[in-house]
Amino acid sequence: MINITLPDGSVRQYPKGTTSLQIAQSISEGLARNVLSAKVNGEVWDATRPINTDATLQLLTWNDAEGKSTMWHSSAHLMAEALEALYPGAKFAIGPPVENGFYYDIDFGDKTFSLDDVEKVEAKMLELARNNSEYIRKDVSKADAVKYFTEKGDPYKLELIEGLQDGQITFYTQGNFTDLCKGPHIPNTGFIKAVKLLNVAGAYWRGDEKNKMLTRVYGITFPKDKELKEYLVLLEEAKKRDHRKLGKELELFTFSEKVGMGLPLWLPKGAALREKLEQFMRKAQTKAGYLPVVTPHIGNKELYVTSGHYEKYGKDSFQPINTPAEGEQFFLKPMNCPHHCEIYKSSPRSYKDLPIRYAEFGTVYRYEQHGELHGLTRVRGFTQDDAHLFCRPDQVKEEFCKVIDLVLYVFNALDFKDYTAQISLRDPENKAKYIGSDENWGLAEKAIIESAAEKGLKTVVELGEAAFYGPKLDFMVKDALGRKWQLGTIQVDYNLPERFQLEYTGSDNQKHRPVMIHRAPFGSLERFIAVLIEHCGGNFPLWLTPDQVAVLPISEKYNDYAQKVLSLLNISDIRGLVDDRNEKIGKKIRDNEMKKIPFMLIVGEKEEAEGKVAVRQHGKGDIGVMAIEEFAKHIEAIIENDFKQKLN
RNA sequence: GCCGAAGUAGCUCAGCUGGUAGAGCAGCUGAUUUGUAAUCAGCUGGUCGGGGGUUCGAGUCCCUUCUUCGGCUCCA
Repeated sequence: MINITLPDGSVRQYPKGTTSLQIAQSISEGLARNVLSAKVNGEVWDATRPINTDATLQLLTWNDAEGKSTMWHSSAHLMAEALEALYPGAKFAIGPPVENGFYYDIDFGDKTFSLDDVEKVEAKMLELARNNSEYIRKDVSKADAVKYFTEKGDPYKLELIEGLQDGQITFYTQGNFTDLCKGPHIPNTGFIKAVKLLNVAGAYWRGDEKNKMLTRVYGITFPKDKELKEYLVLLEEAKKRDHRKLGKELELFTFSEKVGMGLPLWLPKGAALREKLEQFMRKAQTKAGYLPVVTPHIGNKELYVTSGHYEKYGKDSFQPINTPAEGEQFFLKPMNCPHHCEIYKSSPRSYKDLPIRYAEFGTVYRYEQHGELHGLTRVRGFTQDDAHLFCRPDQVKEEFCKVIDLVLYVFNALDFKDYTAQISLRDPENKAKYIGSDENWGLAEKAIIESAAEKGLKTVVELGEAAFYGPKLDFMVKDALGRKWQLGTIQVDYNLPERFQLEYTGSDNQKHRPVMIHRAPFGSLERFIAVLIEHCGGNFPLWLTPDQVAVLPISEKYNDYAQKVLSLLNISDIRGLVDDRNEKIGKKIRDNEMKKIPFMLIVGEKEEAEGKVAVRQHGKGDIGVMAIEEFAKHIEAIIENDFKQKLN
């Protein structure tokens, strides 16, 4: 007998070789019907795999992330089975579960596979699923594994097997499909009741662009048709929050082929929003001791040779601008730091001056690959809320922690709760990609890890994600469709001060090298606003929104009064517009409601006579009549309260 | 840059197997002077992304190019 410890701490005894599924059955039939896999001693196993030792057991269902993951992994196999049946000769690479569903990378040979083809694959998958085929696990020797896939003619699987150790290779078979796989899988295909193949894309084999491009088919499955429908509705909702769509609808920004791809044009309302964010940041930075500086949009080639950017990105950036007479070369600035280094150098510095914090909303230009451009999140010209802190080595940690505070202040103010703090370190396998000494990298990485720990941030570590001159602490946020974007970033840099020969005179009257911290809480205004739009679905916080109120006269007779109302509100720093179109009030309400303007003030005969406004709140409707001043106070109170709540 | 898809009026979209463009909204003009999510009528507006080709004839078929979308690679 073996002892099985369940999550509630209870211990049950079963014969050796009992499966998780049988244990589930011994608890309840209903539970057994829903078990997808099980966590045995912390490892996710097939529910049908015999347990031979004492173990802790957690049964996994659709309600567990790992249960879903098992289901989706099995779904990838099912899709492969369907594809193999429909496209004989297709070769399979890898097919893992992902956050929302699964994919399989497939080599279709000469055939092209597009989204038009997915319907019949979905149908085939459902047909195969109804067979309730069991997923059967089998240990295979390396030689047998190689033999199987050699006969099948699948070079990708053979390459994968090469990297595996004999004795650790397993196959899974369901129906007519056998795959190299370590599992685990759901008991049988019958759990898969609803299938949707979402998109088809290219993906390089093993993620290397030198390799062949395979066809990646993304899909998702559900145990109930209803859940699929709900998911599709959710996707539709997310698409409505897409910043590219809302940016157009709310007249925030646009692009023009003539100006150039990836170069956003800010419309008045978008520019107003941007300006508010800039003001907010300027205020916060002034309080934190930053000094504003301004630098030009181009810089001499020598500047970037010194900084190392030329060597690293020279060929892959916008090509130089040549002067007509002197033959000098200038680059569009890809970063502000070299310019700021030169500002630091403009005057001798004493240890008493440090830290010096130079801040600039600096617009930079980077040549991004054509296929990578994406709305406002990936552009070729953007403005960073950049700053560079020059400090003594003993000040690094304190300054870094203060910057973390600032980033969190900004995120809180804008209700960005769902972020990941990512410590981006260099790839230890590929140090040639980076500049600077091991010693300096060590110091910088240590400073980041310690500061993040000191601030109690929950962090994930990503190797190979560092900047070429130093490690980073990045704040990652997801967009409406779940794509991750880097917003805020803080970087410790020992290298640029060396390259630029930055110095300060210490209390010992000797020259010392300062340490630089690069930081941008928003990251880029463009990307930040993109994510902000998607987070609030275009319903911006009252303090930020381009138009806070729309004054709607009942008829043209009250246009003058409406103007007067707006002027009075303007005095209290409330911004908005008068909708004096010759339309009925219902139409005006509808239109302004769709423009997501937070407050509508309806004014007619009664209001004019009493000097009041009838207030209608976006999404809520009529909230009553107020005096103009009362309404102004109401708005101010909301804004103040909002900040108080979020920033304590 | 790579794989796949798409590009028709300012916006959202229709246009079957090739027969010389259509709707709603927006805009303009007029009527109406309106009380909480679309007042009515009329009008304007498109070298169907650009270029080339096949054809008597191309929005529709072919080639090429640009841009956009979904991914991959990259991302200071």
